[in-house]
Amino acid sequence: MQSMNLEWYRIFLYTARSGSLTKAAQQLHITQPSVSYSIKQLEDTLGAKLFDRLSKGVSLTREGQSLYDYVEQSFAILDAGEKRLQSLQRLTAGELRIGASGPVIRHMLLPSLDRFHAAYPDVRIRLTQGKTAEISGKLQEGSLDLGMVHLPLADPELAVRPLFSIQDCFVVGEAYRKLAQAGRPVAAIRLTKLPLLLLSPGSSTRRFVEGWLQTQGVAAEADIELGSMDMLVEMARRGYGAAFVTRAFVRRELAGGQLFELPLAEPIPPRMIGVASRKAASLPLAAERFMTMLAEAAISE
Amino acid sequence: MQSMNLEWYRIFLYTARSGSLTKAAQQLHITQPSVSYSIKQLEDTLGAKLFDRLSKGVSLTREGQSLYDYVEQSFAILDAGEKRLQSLQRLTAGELRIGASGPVIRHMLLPSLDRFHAAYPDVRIRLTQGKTAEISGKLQEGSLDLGMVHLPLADPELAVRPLFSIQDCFVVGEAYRKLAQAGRPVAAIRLTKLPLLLLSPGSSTRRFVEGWLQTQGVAAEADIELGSMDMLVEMARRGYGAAFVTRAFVRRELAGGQLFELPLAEPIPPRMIGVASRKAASLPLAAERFMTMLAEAAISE
DNA sequence: TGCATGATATAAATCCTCTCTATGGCAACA
DNA sequence: TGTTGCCATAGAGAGGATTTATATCATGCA
Repeated sequence: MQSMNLEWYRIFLYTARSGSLTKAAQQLHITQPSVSYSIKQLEDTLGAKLFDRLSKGVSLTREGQSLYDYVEQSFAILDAGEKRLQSLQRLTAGELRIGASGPVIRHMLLPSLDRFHAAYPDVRIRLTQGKTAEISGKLQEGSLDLGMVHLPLADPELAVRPLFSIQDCFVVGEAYRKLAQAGRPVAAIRLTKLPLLLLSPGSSTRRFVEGWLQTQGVAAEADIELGSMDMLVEMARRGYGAAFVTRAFVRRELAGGQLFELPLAEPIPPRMIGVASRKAASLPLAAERFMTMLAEAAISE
Repeated sequence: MQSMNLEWYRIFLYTARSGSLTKAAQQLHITQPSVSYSIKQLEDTLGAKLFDRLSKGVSLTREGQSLYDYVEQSFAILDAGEKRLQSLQRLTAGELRIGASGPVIRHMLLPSLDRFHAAYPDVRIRLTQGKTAEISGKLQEGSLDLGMVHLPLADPELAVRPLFSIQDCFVVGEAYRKLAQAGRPVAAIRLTKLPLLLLSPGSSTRRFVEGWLQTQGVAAEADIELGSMDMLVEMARRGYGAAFVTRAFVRRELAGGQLFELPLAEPIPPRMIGVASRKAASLPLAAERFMTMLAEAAISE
């Protein structure tokens, strides 16, 4: 008599509550002798008499009462744990920790995030803004579930799924309108004659444009460096030069005639935005579900 | 997949702690496939993936982590409960609730209680003084484990075990010395010529002496009524009359010549003191043990 | 008393679940 | 590419829990 079977405690609990082996058996959907047997096992294992057998049911001994207080608490906590788990499963609890860069948040994340939040309002959303490098760092250390990053991302610890294709371009304001609407494509070398408005060094967009210019045999030199695309656009509009931005980001301004895209002799290759997560850990259900939503949004685009 | 086996949680706990099925298996003295099987059962039953299987062991998923916090607490409480129970079993915890009347406490309870307390200093002793009627009431309502009472006790709910035999007597002080030492036994009728010092009405000793006097054809009439035997003895010593007391209670005074026992024509029948407990509930271990000690003391007397 | 009732205990057979052994698969590492 | 260290799977087997049937005991009632 030494190996413990925790099921005995459940039977003990039901028996103590109902004060009857027979009733406990009914509630547990087993037979009365089975309950009798289990209680006996438990008593023998613990070396203590837990119930007094009366003519009309059973009642806890003092020792049994002492044990009962603990067992009841213990099971209450276990039940709470299972409830909590079910909540997480049904997405009526939990959190979604996601990171992305500013422009990506506004143009690619928000639409899906709105849908997700509407569908699962009880899931807490933690949104972090940052550059691709920062995002991937937080993914690795496990403080983010998902991150939207610029591809390619060479990190063996992260799994990446491509989602959206984005197209970059150079835009200018009224001041350089003629250049944009001359009808002739602008060669890369001629771009350098213009003041260039670029994102600050360190961003993957900056690295991308520098790389592209280099393949065109041109050394990039930024005249104005800004941290956010919003600001770039604003400066371009005011005629400070040509800003390198995502086309989708300035769609309204292009349509409204406040900005003009420079036609290029050599097209800028499209870039991909993807969603990354840590390979090692499986995704929390909330993140899993959100990724599905993102993928749906990407397809329908 | 629906019936729950709580053993799975234990295995879950060990696995989560060690981060390895293999290590958990070693600690639990079972094989690795057995752990693998149990975890799978638990996951299927809960409908949630609890561990990520890595190349180097396993690690909790977010859901698993959430569950773990609860399971750990739950088991800690259960362990505490088992520890507490073992303490009660070893009498390194618990309490002994006992009741008796004043004289009984001093002369019959204390010697055994001293031994008990020396043997089990961690058992809290709750001692209640009261008349037999009060004691038996508290026994029935369950607020006492044991009660030392005067026999016979006619209560179907209480189990009684006779222990000590006591002998009552009438004692007088110096003032009535001649009566005590005249060599002639004193008849009951002559007792009433003396001032009688009796315990207050309501005590079983008072009932007993009244009953005895009545069998002798004498109407008892107390000249002095006091609540405690100590006081009776004191008054008798000062010559106020004849006090009805337990002989063992005045052994020292009789030996020292401060009190004198009246020889009676008709002997007072001995009374029995017993220990009573509720029939329905079994005794707590502490009470059980103490009763053994009481019985030993009674035999060796 | 004697009988019916309602509770737990016991016995023996059965069934099922868990455990084991053996083996496969997979990733990391040298 | 072989080796090592993990976990998963398959199949067989054992042992314990469950069931059915029955005993036992206390209680209440005629």
